[in-house]
Amino acid sequence: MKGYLWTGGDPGSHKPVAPPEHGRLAPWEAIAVEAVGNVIEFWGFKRNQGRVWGLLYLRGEPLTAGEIERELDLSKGGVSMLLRDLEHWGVIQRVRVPQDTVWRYAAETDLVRMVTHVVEEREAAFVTRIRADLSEARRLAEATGGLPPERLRRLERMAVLAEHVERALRLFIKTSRLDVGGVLGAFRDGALARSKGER
Amino acid sequence: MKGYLWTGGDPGSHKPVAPPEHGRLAPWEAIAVEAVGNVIEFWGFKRNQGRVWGLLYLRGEPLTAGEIERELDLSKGGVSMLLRDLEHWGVIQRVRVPQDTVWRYAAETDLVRMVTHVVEEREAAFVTRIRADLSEARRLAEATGGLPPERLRRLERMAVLAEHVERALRLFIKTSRLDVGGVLGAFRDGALARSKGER
DNA sequence: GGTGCAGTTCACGCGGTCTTGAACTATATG
DNA sequence: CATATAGTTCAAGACCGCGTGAACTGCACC
Repeated sequence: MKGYLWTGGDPGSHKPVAPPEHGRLAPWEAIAVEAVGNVIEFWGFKRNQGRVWGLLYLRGEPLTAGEIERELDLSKGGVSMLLRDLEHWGVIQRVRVPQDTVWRYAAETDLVRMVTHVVEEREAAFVTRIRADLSEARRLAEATGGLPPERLRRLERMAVLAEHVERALRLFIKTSRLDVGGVLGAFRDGALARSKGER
Repeated sequence: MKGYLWTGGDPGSHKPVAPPEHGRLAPWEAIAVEAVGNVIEFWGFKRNQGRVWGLLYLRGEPLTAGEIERELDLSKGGVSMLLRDLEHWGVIQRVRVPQDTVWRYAAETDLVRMVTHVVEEREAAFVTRIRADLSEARRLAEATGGLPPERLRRLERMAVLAEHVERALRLFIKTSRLDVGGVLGAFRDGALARSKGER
């Protein structure tokens, strides 16, 4: 997460900002792919994870690692790792086309799963940890004698605060999943399912 | 935002992980301060911004830049910049104690404001931009002749997706502000108000 | 077995961010 | 005015994550 804040703003610019030279991507594809990359980076992932997913999603039919490599101008190794991550999160699928020997990758329709999933991960790995830390601090503080009671109260408030932020976060995850999930549900049918079976 | 994800996990560890040598911070303070630092970093800010805010909040009474510098073991320049940021976001307040010449800084109670505020910023600076990009892509795509209609449909879905994530985000901001804000409302009264006036 | 290609792993280097520390400004004090 | 202390700014450097590219594995086909 970078300088998205107020710092050094120049909000009016937004040039179409020609995306870096893409292999043979159509301009509109390039823009869209880049947009996904930005969103994804914004959410705390690697931008290239987003770009790969975006490409796969736009194309509909499964691509090989080599194709991705060419289209997005990435290195072999890089693509391999990115695909591993995405597959691990369940946002792409590795498919073997019948008479063919290479692996192909297809986008799962719910990018949302990616976001929610990892937001959940982060939460699990983190919020609980924070809680532990705060209660530890509280334990220590209580053990220490002669502290002004207001200071303890401040600590407690802090813990309460943390819990409420956590609650809000959970809520967010839940709503975003339902909301967006519902919309996608209406979509997931056509081209993707077909393209998987064809060829 | 870093490696909070699954990668290289070792979820069971969580050693109390002695926070870096603090000036004269009580251990429990150190832990709490560090916790806030982590949360804040997690949300995409600088960890030290969180630590400073945490310290000020815990102490209740306004501190000078020098004290912060010592307690958190930061550089003069760094503290200056951190304080500027925090003040700019309205999460701390610069106060001048009557017979004294130096500035002191006190934590505003709503850390939430920090989060929501910047989440809003990010949204403004970003989501709108993404939307613009996607519709631009769509324009280009439509201008291009002879595209399979499903590919266009995918692009449209993408835009819809973006919009729904956006909606969920907005909702999140709103709820989190109400939720946590309400809780804080119940608190903002005692010690802080008092400590501001005293001395 | 050998050749070639798909795929994985990993040490290194680039690029970006954060912090430092020194130079500088501002403001009070003798 | 000289001196000291609070506060700001900024270039230089530390630091860290990411992607690269080369070495390696695995597998198919000859």
